[in-house]
Amino acid sequence: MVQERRKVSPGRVTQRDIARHASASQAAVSRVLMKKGYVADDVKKRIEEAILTLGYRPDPAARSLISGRSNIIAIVMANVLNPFFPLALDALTGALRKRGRDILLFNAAAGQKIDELIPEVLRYRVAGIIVTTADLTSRAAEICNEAGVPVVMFHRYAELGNAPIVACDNARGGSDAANLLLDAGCRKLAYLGGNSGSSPNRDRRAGWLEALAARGLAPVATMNGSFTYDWGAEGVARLMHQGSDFDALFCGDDAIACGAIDALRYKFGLRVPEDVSLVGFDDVPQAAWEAYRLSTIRQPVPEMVEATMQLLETEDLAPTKILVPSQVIRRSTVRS
Amino acid sequence: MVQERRKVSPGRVTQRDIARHASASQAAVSRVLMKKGYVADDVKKRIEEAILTLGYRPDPAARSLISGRSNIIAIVMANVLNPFFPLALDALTGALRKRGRDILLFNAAAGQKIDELIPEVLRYRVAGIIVTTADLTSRAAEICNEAGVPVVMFHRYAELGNAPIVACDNARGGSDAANLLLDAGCRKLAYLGGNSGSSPNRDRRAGWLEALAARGLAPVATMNGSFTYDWGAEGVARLMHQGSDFDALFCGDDAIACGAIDALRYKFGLRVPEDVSLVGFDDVPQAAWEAYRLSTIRQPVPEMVEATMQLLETEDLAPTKILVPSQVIRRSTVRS
DNA sequence: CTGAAAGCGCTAACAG
DNA sequence: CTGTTAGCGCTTTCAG
Repeated sequence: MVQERRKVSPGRVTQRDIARHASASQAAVSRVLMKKGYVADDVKKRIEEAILTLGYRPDPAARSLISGRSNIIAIVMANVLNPFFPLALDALTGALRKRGRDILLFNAAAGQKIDELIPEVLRYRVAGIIVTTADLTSRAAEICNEAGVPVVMFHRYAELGNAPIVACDNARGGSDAANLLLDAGCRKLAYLGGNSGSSPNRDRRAGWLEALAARGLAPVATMNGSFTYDWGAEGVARLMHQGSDFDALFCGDDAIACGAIDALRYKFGLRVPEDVSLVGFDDVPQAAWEAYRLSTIRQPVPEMVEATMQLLETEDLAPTKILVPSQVIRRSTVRS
Repeated sequence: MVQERRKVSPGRVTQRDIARHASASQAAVSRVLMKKGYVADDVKKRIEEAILTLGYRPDPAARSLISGRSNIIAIVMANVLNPFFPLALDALTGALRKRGRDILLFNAAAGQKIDELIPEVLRYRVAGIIVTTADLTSRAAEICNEAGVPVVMFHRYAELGNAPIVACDNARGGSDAANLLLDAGCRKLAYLGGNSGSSPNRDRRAGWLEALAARGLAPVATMNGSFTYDWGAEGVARLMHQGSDFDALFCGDDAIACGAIDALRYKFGLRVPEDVSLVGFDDVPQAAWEAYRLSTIRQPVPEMVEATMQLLETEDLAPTKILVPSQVIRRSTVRS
């Protein structure tokens, strides 16, 4: 039997096809698909069978055209090359897929304002947006609000934005890092931070500073750079060249910590942790590598992702800030 | 002035809106947008102005519904956690964005057949698919063919698939690795591979074996595992426990190599490169870290991405195989 | 050159 | 319970 096919979308099975196959109306098909409205049991069964045998797949374009919503969640990011990113992306994509959502990925080019990306994203009538970079302005968040699209800031956030935030409790983590070092007997602590403007850097540093202050101590030095291995190495070099006297380093993240350790060991011949103790942040896979065995503060990625999913589901776009507790991971870079 | 808005898609600027604003027909608007068909210069100008002032953005859903094609390229992957992945993803997303493409990301769950993912992807009438996992069967490739959707296998590929392939010249890289080791005087070489079924593993191993044979040598041992740090460490342990006598290791990728180095050094007290020399593959950022200074074979990611873009543009879906030459990166894990 | 008109595949009223 | 009907925003004939 020759299958009739229309010019556009050849071989595509539509609701009309399955309606014909099941001797029902196309509207009925839509109803069973939507699980909405009434349809007789026998008709329903015929339709469901036809769907299976014909291999029907709903067309997301048509669907979102009429409903004004797609099944897509957009992920907007800019920090692909940081080792924390794959962890987050893997968890995020897994959770999203489990919920049947598809993912549109927007990797903001270096220096590109994410604000410019937002309208682009909105064109797709996405069901939600996950932003993992800081530079979302309140204006952009507002636009999403008006469009009724939930936005959640994941990991990083902008203070100005009124979008809900999910992050690890960086301040608490910073304070944990300080105490870990302090409890080990370190007294001359320095902070080797990442991008100065970013919320994780700010919060980690603040928490660390606070814990130091609580014990009546001031930092030997604090400096910001970027969340990279190279900066970790360079930061240590700067500290050394300016003659800072430190016996412990709290690093903005694990990449920085690895760079710092290597510089300490291979460039300056110092021992870790005997000469200087060191705590990182994130607990990326490399932190567990034998060459480092980095003591660090783990970001609770699964919990953060879970909270994000929750927020995305809720219609209520109230500006909340969910801080998931981090976890101290003791390895071998803090003297004992 | 009260803006009239329809119930669905509130605040959305449509072609009708801009047509009204420019006193033209909606069809004319479409024509200038499509750069297709005639439209008087003055009308055109009015329309273009209206587009700007009203901030019109085409609706991808409507567009792809009618045209049967979206502006989306799907990236299907499964290996997010391998350190090579961020490199590839960053380059891919950058190149795609530069060409104005949007990206739908499908992260195949562990063990999930990518074949099952393909129909899901096709629903979106994507303009192309980039597959970075091996398990695409020829059947799935065929389906894409029928749908007129170009597929390119990036990095990994299945022999059966008839989709064009872009990969680094892994065999040549493997042979380069062998020669690097051989030229340094190593004679007892072993291969510590990744996933046995994967094309990169097969080709790297084959090229390496061939280069050994060309010099009349046989490998001390070859074993496959997975492309992970942990396997690298475990592989070395196995080699040691089974009493293999080797003075050089060619590792399936850099992650394996790092694991191997650490096991060699910290578990077995051996020196790298004095006791055993070692070459990796990929040249991920970690390979350059001071703790490793890994000599490796760099995958030419930018060139691979460029070739992929090219293939995606061409309508011709002939099964080609583009092998981009790799590059030997000499660092400090091969004795001299 | 231009506007009117016909759908793309689907959801959601709306009358039977 | 059901089919018919009206679009969603857009591209593309097709007559003017």
